[in-house]
Amino acid sequence: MKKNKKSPMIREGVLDVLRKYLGVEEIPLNIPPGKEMGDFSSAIALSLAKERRKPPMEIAKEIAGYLNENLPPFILKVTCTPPGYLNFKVDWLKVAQALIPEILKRGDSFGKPPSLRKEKVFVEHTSVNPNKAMHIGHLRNSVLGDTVARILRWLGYSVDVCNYIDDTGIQVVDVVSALLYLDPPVFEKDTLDLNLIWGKIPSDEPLDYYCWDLYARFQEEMEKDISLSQKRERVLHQIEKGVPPLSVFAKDLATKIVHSHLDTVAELSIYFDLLNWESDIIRQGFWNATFDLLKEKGVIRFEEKGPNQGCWVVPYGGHIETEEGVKSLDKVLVRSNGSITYTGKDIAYQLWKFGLLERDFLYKIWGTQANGEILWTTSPEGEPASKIGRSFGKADLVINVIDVRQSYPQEVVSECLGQMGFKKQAESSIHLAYEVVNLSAQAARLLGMVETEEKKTVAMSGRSGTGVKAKDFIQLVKRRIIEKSEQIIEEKVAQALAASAIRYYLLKYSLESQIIFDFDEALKTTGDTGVYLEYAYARASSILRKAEEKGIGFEWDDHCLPTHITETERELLDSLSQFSTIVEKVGKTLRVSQLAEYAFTLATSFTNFYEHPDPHLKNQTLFIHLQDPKLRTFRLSLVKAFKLVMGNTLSLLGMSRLQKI
RNA sequence: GCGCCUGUAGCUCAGCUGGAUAGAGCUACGGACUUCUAAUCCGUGGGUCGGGGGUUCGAAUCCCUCCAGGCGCGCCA
Repeated sequence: MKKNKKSPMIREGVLDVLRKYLGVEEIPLNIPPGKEMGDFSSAIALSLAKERRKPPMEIAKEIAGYLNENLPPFILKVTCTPPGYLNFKVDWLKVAQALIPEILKRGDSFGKPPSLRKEKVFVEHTSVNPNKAMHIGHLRNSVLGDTVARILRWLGYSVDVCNYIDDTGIQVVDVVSALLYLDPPVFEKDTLDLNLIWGKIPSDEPLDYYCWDLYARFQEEMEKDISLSQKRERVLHQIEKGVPPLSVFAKDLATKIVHSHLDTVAELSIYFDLLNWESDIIRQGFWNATFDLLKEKGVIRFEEKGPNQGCWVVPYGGHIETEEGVKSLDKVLVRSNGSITYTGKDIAYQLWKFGLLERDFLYKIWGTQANGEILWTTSPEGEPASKIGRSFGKADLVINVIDVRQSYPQEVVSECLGQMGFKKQAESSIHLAYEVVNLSAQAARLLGMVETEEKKTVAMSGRSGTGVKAKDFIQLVKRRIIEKSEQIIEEKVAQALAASAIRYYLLKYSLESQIIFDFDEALKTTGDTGVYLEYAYARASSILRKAEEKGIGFEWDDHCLPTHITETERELLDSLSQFSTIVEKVGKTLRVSQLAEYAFTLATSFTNFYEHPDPHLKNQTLFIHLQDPKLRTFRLSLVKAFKLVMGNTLSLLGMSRLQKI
């Protein structure tokens, strides 16, 4: 029998044998009601009973008979129970014998696929309008995108992470207009020194915070004073056409705010490869090329009459009658005034991501990030990709992390690609849609919002300035962590714990679950939280540190295997053995909450093992105090194995590996 | 009106492709720190899985229907 070189995967081995024997692809596994029955089970015989026209028990016995003759790796025996379940008893000693040394040997790369993949993945996330501070809803996007990117990199894909900067949209125009026209000195002629305008910004308040209020205030002022929206219109045109000094001013403002956004997400260890500026999409002629292509392929048509008269549209669903009158389901790409809609630009941009446009951005270095990696940005003053020795786009798979409200336009983008003949790329356009973060009634009240009826939740809105700012939240969590700590902890540790707590909080919900942000819930430091994960890791580190201090060496060899594996040891081994399968699965489904869940399960199984290494004994003797050197070596090795796998899991979730808390 | 999503313990949520007795955390109550981290662990309490029908040997999971909530369906952004 050839020794299994890959990391021990108990269930996979069984599935392999079963699949071959039965010729069935999908074989679900379950957990039997009692541990004495087996470690896991399958109801496959019950499912097969009908088509094979045999009683399930008979089939089960047959399968069990075969399996017991041809035992899959790590399986001790296979039994069946009525009405036809197959129960698998795992040989945990064998698992320990194979798994522990494997983990210890491979360390950081345990469970990682051995070879790189050819496919290139383009992940876009964050993409916050550069006109105000980020709020916690934006953070959900960043954390999801960052975690997906980490997982895909781990799995061997080449991943480019990009942050799209919408610098020409109305939102930036609003803030620019507010700065120009709200409080004196007011911008009148093109000759006005813009330094006077910059001078209005208080030095003691961060720019993104100042703009947060200013933006909201501008919305109010516009309602009162109609002339403001006319002024805004003029600003918009100047910026769109790239007329200085306003276009330069707007770009400066956006650039400064982008810096604060990047600082904000860096607090959660989120970094990018490229900043993509919308202004560059237009400037480099992406749209013109796309427009020609769309016309050539007959994907869009010019409307001579009807509600969309004078527009270029994607015929998508014809017209419908609603209570509000006749509506067109067609998507407008070019307005009757000749301007391009978001979706239009998105199509051009999506084509570029796949390398389907004959055009490219110009690039230059933005700076070096805290993780040591260079961040690139598109720029009119940049150089072509060939000159910088790095290429972007040309992806095989594109993942756009955008909240669920954008599902319809995202669908249009992918549909257009398909209709243009890019079927494969249309299928490889993934909209990673997640539900929004809303404020609980309690949170809204704490933020001083006037109670509008008895609403259960309140949506965050930049427009009205309601929301919890990301940086405030991070500070709040940090302070809470310091408060809750029994001993004095370092600033750095508190920061790392806060980041882990927040990432975990935003990650553990399934994508289609709205997060109802509640301060009590979000500031928890006990139970199912990021802090728990870090604590388990730090605890394992401490044990190993202590062992080293006391000069207790432990070198793994097969002789230190105990005669039997305790219940908590078994649970831990089981969790450890599932690591790579989980990561692989999440890489496919992109349901990152399942990795978060795994992290918690793994941490729990370790904590249980730590508290009761031998649950049947009345008094637990812990690790370094064990008299039996063999058992001591075995358990310390298990602690080390946990530390390594937990460390890998934390890294994938973008969390620090704290050696000490 | 049409489409998508959600409804599971007092609260916040898991539950993958249908499988045996539906799980966590928080909260409440009761325990465990002179020993490598008690931000931990153990125990107790708590659920007609929104309602109803159907498919199936078997349904929280699939289908239909109703109810409740969220979102989308702009030449807005």
